[in-house]
Amino acid sequence: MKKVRTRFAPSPTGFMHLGGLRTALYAYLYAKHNGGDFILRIEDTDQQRYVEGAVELIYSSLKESGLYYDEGPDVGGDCGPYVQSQRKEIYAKYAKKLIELGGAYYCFCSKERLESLTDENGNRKYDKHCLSLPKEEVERRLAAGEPYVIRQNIPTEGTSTYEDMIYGTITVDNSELEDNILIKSDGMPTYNFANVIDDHLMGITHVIRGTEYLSSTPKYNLMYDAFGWERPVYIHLPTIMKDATRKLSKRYGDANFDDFVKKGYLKEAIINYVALLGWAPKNNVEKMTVPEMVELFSLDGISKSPSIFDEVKLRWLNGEYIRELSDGEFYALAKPYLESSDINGLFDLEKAAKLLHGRTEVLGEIPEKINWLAKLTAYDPALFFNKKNKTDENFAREILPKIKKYIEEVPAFDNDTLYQYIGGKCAEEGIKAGAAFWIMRIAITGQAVTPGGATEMASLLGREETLKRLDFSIRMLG
RNA sequence: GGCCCCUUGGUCAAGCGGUUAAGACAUCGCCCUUUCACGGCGGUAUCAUGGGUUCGAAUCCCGUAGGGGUCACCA
Repeated sequence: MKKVRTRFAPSPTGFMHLGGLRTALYAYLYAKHNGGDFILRIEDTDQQRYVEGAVELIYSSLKESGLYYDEGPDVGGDCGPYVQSQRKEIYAKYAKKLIELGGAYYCFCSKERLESLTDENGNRKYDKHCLSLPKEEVERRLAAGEPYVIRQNIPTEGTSTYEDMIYGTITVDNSELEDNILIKSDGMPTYNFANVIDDHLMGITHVIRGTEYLSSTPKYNLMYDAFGWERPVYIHLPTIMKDATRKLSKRYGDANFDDFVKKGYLKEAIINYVALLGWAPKNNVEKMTVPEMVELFSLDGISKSPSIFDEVKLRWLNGEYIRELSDGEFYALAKPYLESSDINGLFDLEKAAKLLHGRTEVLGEIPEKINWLAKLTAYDPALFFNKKNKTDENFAREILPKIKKYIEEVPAFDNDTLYQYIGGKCAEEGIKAGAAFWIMRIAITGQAVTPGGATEMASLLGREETLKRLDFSIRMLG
């Protein structure tokens, strides 16, 4: 049995899109599950679309996601170069060979002539005009340095069929296929040609890519056949959607790996969530590491229909990963966000992180979760009302001076001491502890929802600030 | 428009001719609780549609509708 080799072949046109990341993931998982190799190839034959820095971003995104490739531009390998722009001569050589085999031909048609072929629907199909050029004329025009392209010669009749591992048998009429350009006038190959040559030369056994290639694959097979090469196994993947009718794409907002990292999603959570879009493991477990996915991956868990990207579920999964962290790990990750919040310089950030740990789903939301804590301003006294603890504004007015006294007296200001001390005092005086804590929490925060209980908030604020806020609330209630 | 493909709750999805049609997110309710969250328990909600085939169809076939992809010197 031949060793499985898969590849991820992105164009360096910008950020790492989540759709691309998933394609890379599945290619990686398939290879590794079968003990094979995963290869990275950069498809940069369109210099117009090339974006500076995009290649480095591809390297880093892949590695940060845990997708380590066995061969690639920056890691080497026996089938290089792994960058298409460096393989120009190779394509030229095979293009010439394909012409000799009758699978391709030179074309000198002008842009104007091509445009004149457009039909009423705005579609156009090349009419094989240059296929019938006499050999001598071709030679002469080539020698004269006339610009040319090389086109694939596709039969006008019959059908082409292949088996896709996900979609089953795909059959297309050859008449639906166009004589696409294989080599552009600048000498660079198009995807249509380069992917076939490279996949063969690099020994790719399983081609894993998006469904946009489902119906053009027969064209590639025609080339494999013409060269006498073995066709690879095809695995086409459904699209990831933004909603029922729109594809998840740059046009519709941040669908890039980097954007989500910046928003405060953990890399593990992103890759985990993306894996679940279009694939379900046999055991139905949802939270998985990449090595666990390698173990569980199988093609029959891949669905045929597009799936909608749901950030709400990503949030949940991210929360799961965050809760799994130790307080120390969480603090390290949360620190930059805490430092950019309004409490920076006012309170102990590590203490704040501890409170936030179990209540944070996305790191980027940390500032908005605690900014209000920086300063206590007038709030609605109705917040003192709590049905269960039977508290209200009047009760607050009555009990707040007592709480203030406890705060002044308490021997230490850590959460445990505060909790024990105030709880004990309440018991002595016959006050329900829950009620006292509710009042105290509102009085020192002015918020209905806080990232911790009364004593937790107090210990974060410190004695001095707690007393100041208690005074503020007492004054406010009059 | 031609061609190719797809269609199970709001979303991700199990299912592979006989199931009370899993599970997860979301949502709702209850419990726990010094708030919120976490956690626990429970509820609502799905086979696009019309015909077949079959003793029996979410599962197989055909049509219809809806959706996606593709028709470049982009990949």
